Amino acid sequence: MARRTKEEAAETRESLLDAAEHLFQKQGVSRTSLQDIARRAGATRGAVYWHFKDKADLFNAMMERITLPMAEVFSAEAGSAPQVDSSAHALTQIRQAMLSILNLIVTDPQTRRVLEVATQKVEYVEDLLAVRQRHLSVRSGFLARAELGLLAAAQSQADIRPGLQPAMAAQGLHALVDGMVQNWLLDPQAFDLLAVGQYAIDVYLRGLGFGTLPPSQTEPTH
Amino acid sequence: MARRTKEEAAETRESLLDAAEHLFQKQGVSRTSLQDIARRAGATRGAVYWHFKDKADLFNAMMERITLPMAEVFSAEAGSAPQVDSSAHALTQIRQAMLSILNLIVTDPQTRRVLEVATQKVEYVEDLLAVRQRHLSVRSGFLARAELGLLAAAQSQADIRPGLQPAMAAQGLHALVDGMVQNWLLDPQAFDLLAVGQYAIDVYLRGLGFGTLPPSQTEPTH
DNA sequence: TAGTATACATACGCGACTGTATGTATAAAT
DNA sequence: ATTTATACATACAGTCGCGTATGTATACTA
Repeated sequence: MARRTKEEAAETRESLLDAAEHLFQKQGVSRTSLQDIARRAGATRGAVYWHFKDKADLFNAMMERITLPMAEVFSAEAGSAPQVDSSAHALTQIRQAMLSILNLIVTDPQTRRVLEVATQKVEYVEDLLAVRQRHLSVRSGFLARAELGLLAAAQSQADIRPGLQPAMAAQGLHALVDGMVQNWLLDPQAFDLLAVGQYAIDVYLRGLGFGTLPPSQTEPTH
Repeated sequence: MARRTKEEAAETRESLLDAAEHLFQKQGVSRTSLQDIARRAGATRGAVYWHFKDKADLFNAMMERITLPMAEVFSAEAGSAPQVDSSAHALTQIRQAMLSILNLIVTDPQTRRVLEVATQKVEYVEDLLAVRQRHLSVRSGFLARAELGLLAAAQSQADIRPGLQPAMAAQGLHALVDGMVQNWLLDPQAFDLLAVGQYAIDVYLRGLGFGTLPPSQTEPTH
C-alpha cells in the first residue's frame, strides 16, 4: 500500500477506533490484540502504531470520541430553551436531564457500546486509569449541577423538607441513576430502563419533598 | 520441597487465594500472572496448577470464599431476631439489611477487596462470566426479598402511595444501593458511605410513601 | 515397612503479542 | 519536476506467560 490522502488517513483512524469498540465489547480490552483490531479494520499493526502510541493510547482516543452521557446531556441542556423562571423549573430541568441520559443510552448504540466497555470490559488500572479520572470528573460535574438545582428548586417551593441536605441528596441521585444504568447494561432484558428509571427518579425526588412534579408525564403507564 | 500434610496443603491454597486477592486489586486480573501469585504466596506455579485448573478457576475460587455482601446480609437477617409482627417491621428489616451491607463493606477489608476486584479489576468476559452470573443471581435474590418486604409494609401502613409498584420500587432501591457502593469504591474519600447511604435510602423510602420510619436513627446527624 | 498417592518444585516447549526497524508508493510541498 | 514527508505494510527480535511433563520427598495406607 501507498500513502493515502489526509482524508483517507482520518478514515483509517476512525475505522480502527470502530473496530476497537466492537472487539473490546466482545472480548474485553486485555484480550483484544492490536492485531485483532487492525485485521477487523482491514489494516495492519503498522497503521495502528502510526496513529496511536500503544493500546492504552488507542483506548483513550476511543473514549474521547464520545462524550460520556452525563456530560453530554448537561451541556446540551445548557444551550436549550432559555429559562424565564430558572429557579422554579430547576428541578424539572434536572429530572429531564436524567431522563435524557437514560434515553440516550437506550437509543444510541455507540454510547451504549463504549459505556459497556468502560464499565465492564476494562480493568481500571495503570495506563487505563484515565477512564477512572473521566468517570470521577463527570461525577463531580453532575454533583455540582444537581446540588445547585436542588437548592434553587427548594427555594421556590414551600413543601420542601426542612432537613434537605443538597450535597447528600445529589450523591444519592447520582448513585441512583448510575446504578440503574450499570445494572441495565449488565442485563438489558431484566427491566425497562426508561420506565423504571423514571419511576425511581420520581420516587427519590418525592422523597426529598418535591411532591408536585409537572403533570406532563410524571406517572408511568401502568 | 516435599509433600505437606493435608492441613498445610489447605494453608497453601488459602495463601494463594490471599495473594491473588491483593495482586488482582493492585494490578488487575489480566495483568497478574500465575507466577506473580505463586511468588507472593511463597510458592511456585506448580502449587497453583495443583490446586487450580487455571487462572479463571483460581479467580472463581477466590470469589466463592466470600459471600457477596447483599447475599450475606439477607441470609444473616433471616436467622436473626424472630419476628412477632413481621409485616409491620418488614420495611425496617429491609432498611436495616441495606445499612448492614454498607457497614460490612466499610468495615471488612476482605469484602471490600474482593468487591473492588469484581467490579473494577476484571473484565466480564468468557471464562470469568461467572462473576456476572453471581452478580445477577444476587440481584434477583435482593429484588425478590425487597419486593415482598415492600408489599408487606404497604399493607400495614395507611399512608402508602396508592400507585406503589413493588417491582419497580425494588429495582430502584437496588440501583440506589448498588450505585452508591460502586461510586464509593471508586473513590472512598469522596463521601461517607454510611452517612450518605442512610440518607439516600431514607429519602427513597419516604418517596415511596413510607413517611414514618422508626425514630431510632432515621435522621442523620447534621 | 514397603508401596502408593500426594503436594508440590523444576524444566521444557510453545504460541502470542509487543515494540521497533525498515521498506515503499504516493500525496503534498517547493 | 524533484524532493520530501506521509501513511502505512512488512519483517524481525524479544519477552512473557501458559500448559504440560517430569522429578521428588514425604505423609499416608495396607
